[in-house]
Amino acid sequence: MTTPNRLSWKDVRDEIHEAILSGRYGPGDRLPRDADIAQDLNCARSTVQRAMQDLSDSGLVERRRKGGTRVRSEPVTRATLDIPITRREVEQKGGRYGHQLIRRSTTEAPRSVMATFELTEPHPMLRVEALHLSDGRPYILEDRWISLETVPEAREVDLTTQSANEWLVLNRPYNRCDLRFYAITANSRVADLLQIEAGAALLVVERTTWIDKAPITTVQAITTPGYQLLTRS
Amino acid sequence: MTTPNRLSWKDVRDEIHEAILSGRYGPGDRLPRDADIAQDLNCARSTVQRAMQDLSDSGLVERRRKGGTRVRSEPVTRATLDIPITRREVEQKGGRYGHQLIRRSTTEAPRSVMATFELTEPHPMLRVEALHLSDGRPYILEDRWISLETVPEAREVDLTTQSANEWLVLNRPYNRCDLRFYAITANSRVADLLQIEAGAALLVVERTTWIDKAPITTVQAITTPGYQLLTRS
DNA sequence: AATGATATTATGTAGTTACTTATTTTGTCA
DNA sequence: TGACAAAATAAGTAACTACATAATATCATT
Repeated sequence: MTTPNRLSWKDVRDEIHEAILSGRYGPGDRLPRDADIAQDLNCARSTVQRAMQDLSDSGLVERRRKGGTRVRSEPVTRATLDIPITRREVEQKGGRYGHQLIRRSTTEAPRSVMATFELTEPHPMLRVEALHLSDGRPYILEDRWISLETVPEAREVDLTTQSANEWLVLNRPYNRCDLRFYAITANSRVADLLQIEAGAALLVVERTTWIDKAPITTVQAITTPGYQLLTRS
Repeated sequence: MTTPNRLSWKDVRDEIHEAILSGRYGPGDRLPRDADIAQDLNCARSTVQRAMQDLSDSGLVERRRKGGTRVRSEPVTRATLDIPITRREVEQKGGRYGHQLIRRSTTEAPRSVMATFELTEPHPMLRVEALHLSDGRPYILEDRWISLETVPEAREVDLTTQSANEWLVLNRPYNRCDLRFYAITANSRVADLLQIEAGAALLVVERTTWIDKAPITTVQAITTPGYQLLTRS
């Protein structure tokens, strides 16, 4: 036999997807119960369940116990982004990676940082400004705050040989990560450091990580002109 | 009994996650096989499998048949973004939604659009420029190209009552979606339409969708100053 | 020593059963 | 009629089994 006549969960998923796309089920409509679909397609409920899981993950349907499965009435575009460590990103683009520590200081978290971490108490932090380089040219400027309460050993780390980005990712895995993207205009200091003209539009990737409830780090990565962030193919 | 002493796959996942975080397994290390972990934790292999699936999805480990499971040596930050239809986004922020058709024309796809769609042949397209409004003020400016080969009925749709964004999402589901984010400087035309000063830094969200191999639409959504894109909580 | 067939191994997938849990529906009592 | 308890329902989770598949290792053959 050339084709296995057992249905894979992907077949089932595509079948259901197709049924939704074709309009057989419209936004807000309730789909048959898993068990019925299984019977219709002549497969096990677990297979339907796996398919539905995927459709639910990708935002096409919503499932609730007892409520059943329904097509999302307000569809969303759901996308997954992979953000590698900067060294890797540069190397993957064929560049020679380098980095440069600009400033390093110990202070209390300012209000803005306390706000991103949802902190109410004062919190000791290490602030690190560094430049990532590709082939010797500025690539990303990062302004980072590291919680010295959660990561006390950060005081002792030599951030000239290894970037804080890399050290943290390898040594301080996180539980929760918030990202935000926005555009800023390069002020004279940023323009100076990135060796561009002031006034350029720059994409900023802000990342904040926690382990359980404890803040680890928040970083504002200011990219250079022309930088684009792509979704995972 | 207050606690069920059966392990859920989430327990198993957290257990393994913890083992990796604690350094018991470092980047690149191979984990024991599912069956062994199952025996260790006294649960079924399927439970371990479910846990591993999740860890693999979130980018912490890599799994290969026969090769086993290993901790990713080059960790990535993996994030999921939800991009709702613009009307919904405005309404959810408490604004009153409106939209305005600026221009609508039929032409061949220019080179840049052919490139995003990975097309080699000339392709008839509908170009739609529209403004999304929140409380009557400009919110997002979209410059959209719709494939008339894949979506011929787009010719007939009244895009003044319903935005192309909404019409397409509801009527033309897609299979594949590429997103890219970058920053631009507002030129005088964009500034004019968005009622801002020229030179402002703006976040652009570019989205291209296909059904199977057939192009549906590509849109450049130019946001207003201060716009931020957040990951899904 | 190179090559190619074969066995081994670890994950991937499907089926079945059993039980859990969240939610709605129904029914009873005040 | 309204409030609350009980039943019913549909998805969620777990266990166990069986087989598929991909990658690797082994071994025989030339």
